[in-house]
Amino acid sequence: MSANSRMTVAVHVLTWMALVHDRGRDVVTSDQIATSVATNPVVIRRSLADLREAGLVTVRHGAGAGWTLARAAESITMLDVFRAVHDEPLFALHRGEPNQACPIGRGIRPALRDVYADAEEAVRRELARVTIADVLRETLATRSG
Amino acid sequence: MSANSRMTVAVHVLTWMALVHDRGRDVVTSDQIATSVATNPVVIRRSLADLREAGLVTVRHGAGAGWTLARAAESITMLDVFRAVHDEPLFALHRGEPNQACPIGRGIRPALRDVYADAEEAVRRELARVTIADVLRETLATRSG
DNA sequence: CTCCGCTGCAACTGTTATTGTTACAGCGAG
DNA sequence: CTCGCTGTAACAATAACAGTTGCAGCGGAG
Repeated sequence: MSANSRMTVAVHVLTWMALVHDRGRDVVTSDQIATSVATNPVVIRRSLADLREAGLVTVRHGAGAGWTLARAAESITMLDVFRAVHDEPLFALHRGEPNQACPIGRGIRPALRDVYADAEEAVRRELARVTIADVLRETLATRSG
Repeated sequence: MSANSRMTVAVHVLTWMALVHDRGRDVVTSDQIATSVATNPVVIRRSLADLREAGLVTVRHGAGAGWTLARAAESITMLDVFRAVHDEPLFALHRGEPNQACPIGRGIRPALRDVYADAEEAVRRELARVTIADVLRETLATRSG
């Protein structure tokens, strides 16, 4: 079911920015982040664009351009990131419309929407409990990955 | 993120079987189910194969072949279905390996694995609370879909 | 013991999402 | 003005799915 790693990349980006911030540097480039994630800078910029729209990072143009965390890492939760990168629901309904002549085909989508909404809400509650600062701490506590 | 509708199709299949069972018919064919879902019988058989492996349905071959619910709809939870159709985790980690020379790249995957595992566990708990019988009831309670 | 309807499964196509990549215009501090 | 970086479009490669066709195999009904 899980398809993309946008969530993972976005968290990686923010965690890296939080580490660099702790080390005294505040403005970083997509190129530098791309080195840590081991991917293309454009991929990082796409991720950063999502995070900027969500108000989690700010960008500066021109010479000396780059990105900065808009908030303290302690105040950015995984839920914030989830909201920033997620357009699609976690569970997809039917691709095509079920048979409306059948009582199941007619009524199952609203029924499933409710169940799926509850499940997603549970995920959101769980993600809200973890901040980027938490992830950074856990990340640095790990010896090998 | 959500990619496939396997979960939705599987629940639809079971709910339809539960309804038909309530109406006195116990053995049904993939063709009949496909009519309700409005898709190809092979798609349904692929779904039923997952459900059979999980022990939720049984199959009979030869003349008068078809499928039967292996358990009462009241005892089949959405979690059972989730387990039957899900191989991939809900949240994917990096596609490629992050830069191991970077402390974030080295430690973030185990850290994220933990967070994601907690989130998935929350989903499982929520799905475990709903049975196919519940879904059937809600489905029939809906006027339009 | 043959027939026939259904399952099991492999193979192929069309579609779509995502990632990675190249290319280039635009911005603005120095 | 210059230069480094952003913003974004465009494109290729990959992968997952849904849908479809075709056919072998099973086994009760007759």
